[in-house]
Amino acid sequence: MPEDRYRQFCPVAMAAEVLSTRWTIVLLRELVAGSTRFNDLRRGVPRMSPTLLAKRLRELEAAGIVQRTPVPAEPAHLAYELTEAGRDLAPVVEAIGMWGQKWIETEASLANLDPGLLMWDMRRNLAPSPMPGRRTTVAFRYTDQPPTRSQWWLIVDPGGEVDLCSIDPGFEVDLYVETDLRCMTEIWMGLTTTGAAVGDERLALIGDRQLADTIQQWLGLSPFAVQEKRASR
Amino acid sequence: MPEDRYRQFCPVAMAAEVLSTRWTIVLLRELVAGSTRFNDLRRGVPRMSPTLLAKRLRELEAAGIVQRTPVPAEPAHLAYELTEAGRDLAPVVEAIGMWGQKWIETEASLANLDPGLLMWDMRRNLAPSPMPGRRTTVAFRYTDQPPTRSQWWLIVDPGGEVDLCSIDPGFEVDLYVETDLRCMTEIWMGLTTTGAAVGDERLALIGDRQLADTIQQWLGLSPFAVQEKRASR
DNA sequence: CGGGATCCAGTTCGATACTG
DNA sequence: CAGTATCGAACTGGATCCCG
Repeated sequence: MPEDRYRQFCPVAMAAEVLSTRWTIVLLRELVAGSTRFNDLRRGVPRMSPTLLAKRLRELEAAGIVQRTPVPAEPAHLAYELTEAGRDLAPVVEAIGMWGQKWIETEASLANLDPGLLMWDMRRNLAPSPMPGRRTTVAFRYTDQPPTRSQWWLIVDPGGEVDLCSIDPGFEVDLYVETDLRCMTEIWMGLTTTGAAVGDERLALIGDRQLADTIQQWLGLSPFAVQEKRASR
Repeated sequence: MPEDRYRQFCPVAMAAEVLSTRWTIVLLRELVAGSTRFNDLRRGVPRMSPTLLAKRLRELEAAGIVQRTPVPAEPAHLAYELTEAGRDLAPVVEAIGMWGQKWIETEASLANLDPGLLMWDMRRNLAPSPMPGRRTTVAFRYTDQPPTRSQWWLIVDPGGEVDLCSIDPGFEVDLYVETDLRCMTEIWMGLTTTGAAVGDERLALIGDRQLADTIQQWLGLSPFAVQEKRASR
């Protein structure tokens, strides 16, 4: 730990010593969003090396932001949970995200498309009311992606839990969503809507009519989609 | 410039690429507080090398957060001003500072005392109503500091402008403030008050009675002093 | 004094491989 | 699943110098 890099008593500087190391803010976003397991966190920060992730988690623990607790069901496995101080960082993460949504140029963001990350994010907010008594399966196909990254399944069980698969779970599919990755990402970020995308024939919905017609309701968007963009396109 | 270190379309990650490099948040605090000149910025981030400051300013300019404009009075000199996007970062800096004030342990902050930085911060918010028709001079003496860092003068001219000197300007002093650096810093951060410090004989006020009696009014505090501390002492 | 540029040494990070 | 180990590349800080 660098300890006192800034050596300023100012609260901004003291906080920044913990928060503004590489990856820390992105990791916090994942923790604030609710991930607690090491490998769940990795899915949210796939380009961060596991070494650095482990190191950052230790630093956040030392700073009183994260506590590691044993998982009740599976001993010898750990969960990383935010402390009260950690949960109090939600306004910081939100302020940064809102600024980013408002001022980062669209093209710069869309240069970083990633289907795994998009699906992992969508999994969190997605909530189609499941068919009575059984699960609902929505299959996504990204027409512009290589085979291993093009097909994804989101499975909502009757209890409302959402699972993400990148290999066919074999369940009957209630709705197929076909589009390109950029279009789906634009929808998720609130830059366009499913209706507009269907109208432009960039998005096709095949299957259960009820599900298709209500998609804009049950397909959760990014928490920052509500912030209007100001940056130039 | 590292360009895309995170490669995530998420607005938090895109914003963090600009904001969470070393020194950037602390520098932004100084810009948000109003400093615009290179050497004024240096006084707010004295431990940052001029090389790195120049580099960060170029990066912030490229990110659309800062614009460099010629100083009207002195051509060939530059001012670094926040753009609209830059001013919009004020809530981010404020959220970080509020979190720091609430959760950083007092002793950790007070391990980073710095009289120059404290005086530079105090200069911004200080506003004793000047004596009619002439300037007001307040002299600070830190009894625990080495000679070159122990004496400071704040001079408020009739127009309300505040100047900071570390060498005797030779003006008649209206009020002497004598204390140790830790005590003055605690007052500035809202951890104690001038009244309590005078009562404990940690702070002495010598000179104009009116100025001494109203010090808690005209001595501005840190913008984060309003946030109650929760961290353990 | 304002506004940097250069050079060098020390850290930190990223990529990849590997383990209990 | 939950991490370590390793090594080169990139970043950072400090000192020094420069120029108008």
